[in-house]
Amino acid sequence: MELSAPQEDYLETIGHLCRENGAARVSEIAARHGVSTATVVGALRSLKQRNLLCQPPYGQITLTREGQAAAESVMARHAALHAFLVGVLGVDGPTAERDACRIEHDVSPATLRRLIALERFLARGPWADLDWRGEFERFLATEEQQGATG
Amino acid sequence: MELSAPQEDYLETIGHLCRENGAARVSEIAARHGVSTATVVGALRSLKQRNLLCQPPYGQITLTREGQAAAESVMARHAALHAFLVGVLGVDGPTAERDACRIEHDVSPATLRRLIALERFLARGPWADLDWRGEFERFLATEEQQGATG
DNA sequence: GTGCTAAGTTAGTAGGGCCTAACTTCGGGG
DNA sequence: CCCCGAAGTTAGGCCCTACTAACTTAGCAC
Repeated sequence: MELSAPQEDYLETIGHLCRENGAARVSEIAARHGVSTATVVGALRSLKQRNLLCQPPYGQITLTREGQAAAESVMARHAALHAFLVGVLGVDGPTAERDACRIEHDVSPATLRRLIALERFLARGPWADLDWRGEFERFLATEEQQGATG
Repeated sequence: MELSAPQEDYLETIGHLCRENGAARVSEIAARHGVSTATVVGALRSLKQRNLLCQPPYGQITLTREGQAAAESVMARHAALHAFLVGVLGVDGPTAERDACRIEHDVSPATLRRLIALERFLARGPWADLDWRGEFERFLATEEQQGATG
């Protein structure tokens, strides 16, 4: 079975917390997701059954090797999407963050690969100096004017 | 309450069926989603409670004005994403279809607006002739070679 | 070492999505 | 006209997500 979107989200958060503090806590995960601790406990149960993390009763949460890999996969997708949204589409930070959090669960490997490549190609390659960004923003502004008028 | 992803999917399919045939049938919706008719009946119940569609017992399904608007919103998001995936990222048809089907439920209005604009800007504007597509594909091929080697 | 508080856990509720199995209804062919 | 098959519906079950409320445990303060 594949992981559900919430399961991937929790795993991702645990990955971040492990990086920051060496381990994660139920209350911290719950706080970051705006969810009750009971909900997190339930989610952890199935992640444990899948051998993605370890947690002694009432103790700290750490990722197994397998869980670490899964968490990093989600984090990588998230980072790639975020970079694309900001660096290519020019979406503002908070919106990019929210969208990346949701889309990361759905995007196929093929599309992700192209998305990463396009970001490198357009936003960091030789084209980055070509001011296509500026021209695009002007194009957007014009469209919005038309939308407001028509 | 907002619609869930499956609810939006069913609504979208009903929208297409209404366009094609003037009305939708439970069996046809179920077939297109690879799901049992019982599942569709359950989903229709909540969509009816939300006043998005009408269906006399054992009868044909039609959208209310409100349901029509909701269905068109989903279809528009889908179409925009598909056009972007194919026209800008160069993703193949079936993959673009699958990704659009999933991402359409998650993308924010702000991001969608920019995505549509970038597609128009890059794939249909003056830049369309500039062979950035060709250069991007070559860039992609190079990257893949490096990935396979490293 | 005794409590108190914060953290974690469990139980029970609610709703959604999916299934199968059993049923009702509809509509056309004999 | 009757009956059969196809379409729709209902009932019941399973799993997931989330909640609140009640509980246990852990760890620090005194």
